[in-house]
Amino acid sequence: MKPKIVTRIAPSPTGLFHIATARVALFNYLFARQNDGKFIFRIDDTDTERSTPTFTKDLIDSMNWLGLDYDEIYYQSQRTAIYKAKLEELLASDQIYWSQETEIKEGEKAEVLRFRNSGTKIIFEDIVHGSIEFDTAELGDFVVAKDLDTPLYHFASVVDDFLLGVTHVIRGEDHISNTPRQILMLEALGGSRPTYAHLPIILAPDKTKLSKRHHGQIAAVSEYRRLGYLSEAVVNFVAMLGWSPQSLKDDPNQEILSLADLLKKFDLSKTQKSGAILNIEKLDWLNREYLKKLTPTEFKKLAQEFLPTEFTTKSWYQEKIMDKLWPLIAERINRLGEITDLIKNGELDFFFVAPKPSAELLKTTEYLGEVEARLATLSADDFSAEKIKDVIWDFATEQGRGRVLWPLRVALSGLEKSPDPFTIAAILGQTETLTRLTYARTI
RNA sequence: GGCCUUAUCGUCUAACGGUUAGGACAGCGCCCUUUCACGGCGUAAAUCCGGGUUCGAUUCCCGGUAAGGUCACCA
Repeated sequence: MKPKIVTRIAPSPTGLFHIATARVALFNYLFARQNDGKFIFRIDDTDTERSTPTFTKDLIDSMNWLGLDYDEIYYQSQRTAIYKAKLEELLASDQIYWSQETEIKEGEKAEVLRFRNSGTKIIFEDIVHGSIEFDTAELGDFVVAKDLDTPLYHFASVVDDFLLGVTHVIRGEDHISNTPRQILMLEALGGSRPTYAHLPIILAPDKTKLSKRHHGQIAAVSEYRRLGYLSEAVVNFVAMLGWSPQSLKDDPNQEILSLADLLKKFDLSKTQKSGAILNIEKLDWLNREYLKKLTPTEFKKLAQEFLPTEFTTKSWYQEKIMDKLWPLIAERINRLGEITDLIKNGELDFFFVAPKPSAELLKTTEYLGEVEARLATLSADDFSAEKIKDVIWDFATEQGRGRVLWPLRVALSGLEKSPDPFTIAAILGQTETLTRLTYARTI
């Protein structure tokens, strides 16, 4: 029987869940699910100095938000007894040894555990890169643990991969040069090598490695969430970084892929070898595509969270009006966070409070009287954008649309840019529309 | 610097020796439209350089160049 496929994502809680980690997690998830395997989530929190509960929570929240469900979760901080046992085992077989350190820097220990490295050549196969060769002699007798209770990352990671039965190690390319020493330790433990797949790294627009330090605003998954990107878009986006679906010629829309689509089309062996620059504009486009798929109800539900309370607590704010605005908003944003900008710029205020348009913006009020008269002929409960357009359109065409429609729109919105006048009038209702027109004629 | 990896439009990428080098995003243009947004149509834009191998190289090999990764008692 073939061993069941086991993959894992093992971030460490020393920072927010990184977008590159999201991609590694996704690839591991897809590969495991495609092969009816197991996907493990392991929190590598052996570094007690830098690991924090806040970051641990962010890791878990982000995984849930992305919808990457895992089969098992482990915390390395709860497994020190296991590492200790393995350390003792290797000590007994003399594969590691206590080493007296001569030069000790601050915070370092005088005695640590080192690996007895015979310095052989290691050749390993990588799904994306092919065969990679290293001379491990240059590694020397590297440190595996500070003491029996505090193993270093490499050691803990290898022990866990071995014990948890990880068959495929899919991770970032920055781990390529860590692989030989991990193979050395794994073989010392008596484990067999997993299959490796090193994904190209994700670069920031300045072509350097995407780091929390320098690219904070686009590095953390929680930040994307905060900016109002949908998790589906983020998943779709990271999937396309380093991988692409096959049949693009037949159907351009093939770039919009849900998790379910990805499960069908994803092919780990088709992963790109070179690093990919993260392109926010493409994410914006994808996000908009997902936003478009939302029903008005779904949109409102998600969008509401981005309404600033300073706005909804205004004395003139009315939820009834706001509900009519959602479709208009949906049409002009790439991400939900832009709602906040829209509101801050006062682009929505005129729906709630009558504007005081200036004479020069209005240009002319000459035709407003006729427009008002025509609108008055409609019944108040049949004041739809279509009906409004019907009674005005011919007149506007006769007089020159710019001379009729522009002042009408300005009279209602007070702005240089806004949605079309028919839509505004319908939302405002007949009474308010007529009031604003009467007022504008006095300017 | 040593070691490792990589190299197709601005960006993400397709092509597994023979294509007018394809698509997507962004850009630009036109149309729709009083404005904005949406939408429709169209357009420009690439094989890092030099040697091989081959009838033929984006594709295979070698060298250069450039970029990135990694060289911890961090993960």
